[in-house]
Amino acid sequence: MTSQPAFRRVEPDARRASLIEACARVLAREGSAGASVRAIALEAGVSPGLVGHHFGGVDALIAATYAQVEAQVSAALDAAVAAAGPDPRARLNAYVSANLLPPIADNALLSTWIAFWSLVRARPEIARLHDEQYGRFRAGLEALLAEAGVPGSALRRTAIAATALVDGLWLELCLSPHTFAEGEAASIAREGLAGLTSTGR
Amino acid sequence: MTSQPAFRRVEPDARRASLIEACARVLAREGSAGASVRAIALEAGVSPGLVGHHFGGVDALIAATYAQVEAQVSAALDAAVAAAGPDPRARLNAYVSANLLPPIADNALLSTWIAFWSLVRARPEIARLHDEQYGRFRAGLEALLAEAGVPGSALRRTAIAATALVDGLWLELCLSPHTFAEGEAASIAREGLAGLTSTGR
DNA sequence: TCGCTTGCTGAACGATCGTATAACAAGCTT
DNA sequence: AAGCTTGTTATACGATCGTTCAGCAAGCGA
Repeated sequence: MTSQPAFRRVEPDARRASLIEACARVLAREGSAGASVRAIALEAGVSPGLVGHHFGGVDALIAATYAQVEAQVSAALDAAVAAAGPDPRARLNAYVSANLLPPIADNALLSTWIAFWSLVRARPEIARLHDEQYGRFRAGLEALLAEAGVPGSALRRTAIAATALVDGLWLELCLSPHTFAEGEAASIAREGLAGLTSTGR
Repeated sequence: MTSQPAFRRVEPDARRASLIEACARVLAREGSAGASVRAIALEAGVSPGLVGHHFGGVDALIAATYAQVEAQVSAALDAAVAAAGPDPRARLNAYVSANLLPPIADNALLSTWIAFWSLVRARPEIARLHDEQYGRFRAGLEALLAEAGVPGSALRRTAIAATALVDGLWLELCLSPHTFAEGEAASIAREGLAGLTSTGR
């Protein structure tokens, strides 16, 4: 009778990734209030001490989770733009509406994102990450708007409005999912973007 | 030498109102994570036991605070519409842009509001209040859109988009206030609303 | 001025929080 | 097969959480 090992040793990078994924799941399920060291460790199937060992503290783990989720979203948007072909208008539409379609418009991912929003005010590190992320998203949007022919004078305001539209639809999609039919949020975003850019003055 | 009273007895309703205001301030300053019974009681200048005495528990106090903040916002919007005169377009603009102007566009109020968003997923009572509030806001918006000539077939989608625009601008205004100049968020909302309604198909 | 109602206090409870650390053991190296 | 590195566990610590409740006292009515 060979006794199986009580636990498995894993490379630090892989373990860190596993903890980040568990943290995202807990944030999605229970919000920022429920993202305790013990809850995350239980979700990852490890002992609570591992969080401190690999990240130094739970705050750093949450920040790393933010960075990871952001990278995931950013990559999906880039892929959507690349798949949209050469037409500037199609690329712009893809960048915006990809935010409201799978795999981004996933309830768990959006819940995680809202949890991050709620941490911005209280945690300077999260605020820094948010500012960077928000700046990157708007910069990408402004570039695509410029390609699509929006005049430079309207670029900034249009990008802010479109970003707000996307964030607001995220919020509604996550907090009141029963409001939308399948894919409706994306089509509302596309239509709204057309309106925002048509009055570009 | 007359010793002053160690505390003042206050009517239950007045004390409840005072605790609600303190709760809103704490939610704004520290987010939902910092809204502990002790922090709220300290903010209100009373003993922690009073929260349980007047509300039964901290969850009920937070829910009552949501209801109070919502009533405050709703009243301000109604007042803005009433002050806008009879022109349907002006009334619609007032309803939307009042969300981004004082006294609604206050950093503390918006921070409180984001804290509520973060509680929707985890607390059924907050979710119920959110659904009611969201429904009321959108109903009011749809009525004004109809007055302003938006066709019935586009009413729902336009109202969803405009609500998203307002929520998204709230978010940016609160989390990245340095993005905006004075009153800029309101003007972006007004301009965006014009775009959303111009393409009404 | 006295008594009574009741708003209010403050201590105590068990649960859970984040973190630190000593002991353990998985699994590669030799 | 023995040794060694180090990823992992389990425990303990102090702080803080929400809630409870016995008793104090503010201030009105008699």
